[in-house]
Amino acid sequence: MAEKITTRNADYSQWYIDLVRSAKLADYSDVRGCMVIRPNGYAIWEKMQTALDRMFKETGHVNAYFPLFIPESFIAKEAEHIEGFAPECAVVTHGGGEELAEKLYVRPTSETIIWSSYKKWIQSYRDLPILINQWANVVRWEMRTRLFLRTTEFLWQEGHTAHATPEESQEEVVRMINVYKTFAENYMAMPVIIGKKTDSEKFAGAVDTWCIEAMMQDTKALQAGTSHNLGQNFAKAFDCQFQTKDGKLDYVWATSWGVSTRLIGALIMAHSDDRGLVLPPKLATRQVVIIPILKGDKAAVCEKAHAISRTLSDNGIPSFVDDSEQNSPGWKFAEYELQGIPLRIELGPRDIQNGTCIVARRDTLEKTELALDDTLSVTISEILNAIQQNLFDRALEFRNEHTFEVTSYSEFREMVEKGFVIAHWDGTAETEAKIKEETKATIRVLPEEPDYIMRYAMHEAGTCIYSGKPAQQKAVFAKAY
RNA sequence: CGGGGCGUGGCGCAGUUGGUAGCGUGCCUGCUUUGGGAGCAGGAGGUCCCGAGUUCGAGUCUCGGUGCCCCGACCA
Repeated sequence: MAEKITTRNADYSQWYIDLVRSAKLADYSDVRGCMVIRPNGYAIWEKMQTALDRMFKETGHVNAYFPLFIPESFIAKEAEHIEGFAPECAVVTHGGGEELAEKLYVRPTSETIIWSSYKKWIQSYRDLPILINQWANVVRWEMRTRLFLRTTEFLWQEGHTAHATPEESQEEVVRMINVYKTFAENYMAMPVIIGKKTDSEKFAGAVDTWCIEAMMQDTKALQAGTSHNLGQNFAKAFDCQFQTKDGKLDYVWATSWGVSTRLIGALIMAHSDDRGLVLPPKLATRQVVIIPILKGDKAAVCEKAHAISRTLSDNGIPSFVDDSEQNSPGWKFAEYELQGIPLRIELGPRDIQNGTCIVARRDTLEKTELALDDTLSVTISEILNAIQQNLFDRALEFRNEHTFEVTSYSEFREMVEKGFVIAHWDGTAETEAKIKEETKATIRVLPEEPDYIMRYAMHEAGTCIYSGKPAQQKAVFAKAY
């Protein structure tokens, strides 16, 4: 019978796991904490890669590849970096049957191995900037894992850039976080807030960490991408200096930025429902499924279904026909809803007689009757655009409805259970830590968005919600993944 | 690393006071079906996580091990 998934209301966490597994996105592997990304899941990642890679190229970046193994001494060169990452690294001690003279870390991120190369490549300001990205896997030995959201090994891209001036590197950091925002909103249909992390939440070794923060359907926050201003920290650690135009020596200015397969988890939790995955059309390898109702003149129905599919594909709408007789139409409806195919066309003898077909939207589950004429492709294309837009609108409305400004700590404690809370913060790590300890909510982001997007005056001075001390700005607090 | 749970056909589970393993689903064959997870008939499929012990006899009891999942601390 049916593959039932837990409802979101019953158990959000179990719903997520059920969905990932029954939509065949990923599976547990025989290695603890590691997952198998199945074809349905990998197809989403490939769509993400294609779109992001194009955006990276358009902003002047090129791809390269650096080693998986990093000598222990490299990791150790930047003090904060090793402190942050050493505890969660896998370390290779043996190779070729012998103990290694120097241990090799399986990369948790590649700043150090890349900067050891950059040092060799950079002598003069003429060698700058370097704008390299790499698509790779990384390993972080997590204590507790969740499919896509946090696994021991995951796939990502990491951009690593080198610049002659702090202004240039700052510009790069902001440019790339905006690329991520554009991707999240235009492709994933997931609204995000750009801003900075507090010192306690930033990347180990960074001067500043910028992020995009999204809200999931359970109102928890999820960090979907980061862009780090590394200042001269790594250049100094690797003694990477260059000669400036006026003949002086200076350390190189750096950035790094990345998004990972975690985005797939974000996508799921942003849009999907109790029937399964809901995919924005722009990330769907297959946008339309055509299900012929095989009765009466089966051959004629089948032939028409394939003809429609060809027409759609010719018009740039990837579609396919499921004309197998193994499963009933009802089974197919449920199965492709589970898999998140954005649009379904039902076609039976009755429709063919009437010159119509039934079109069902995955996002709203609405069914409408469309004429089978040469306007079909255009209409379908319009509906797909409408789905893309509706998913974004719906998610943004949800976030707005679950974002609250508060002026007292008691109010804070109440509202932080219901979504994002905007409140004045005195800027100290002590206050941040206390609030986390008492409420489990953290500062997700210090927004760098215009107030009309935030819908609140973020930069007006006031009084800290917790300490009562003067506060220069407001922060977004939430419980997070 | 602490707390909890679970290891039994592919998947989900049941298995009583210990007596030689069953149900649902899936799979295979055939026929009938097909507009929201079809019906009937027949069939294949199991080192009951591993090891030791108790016993005439262990899926079941005892001890030890091991794996995974969930919750928390840590993290993208």
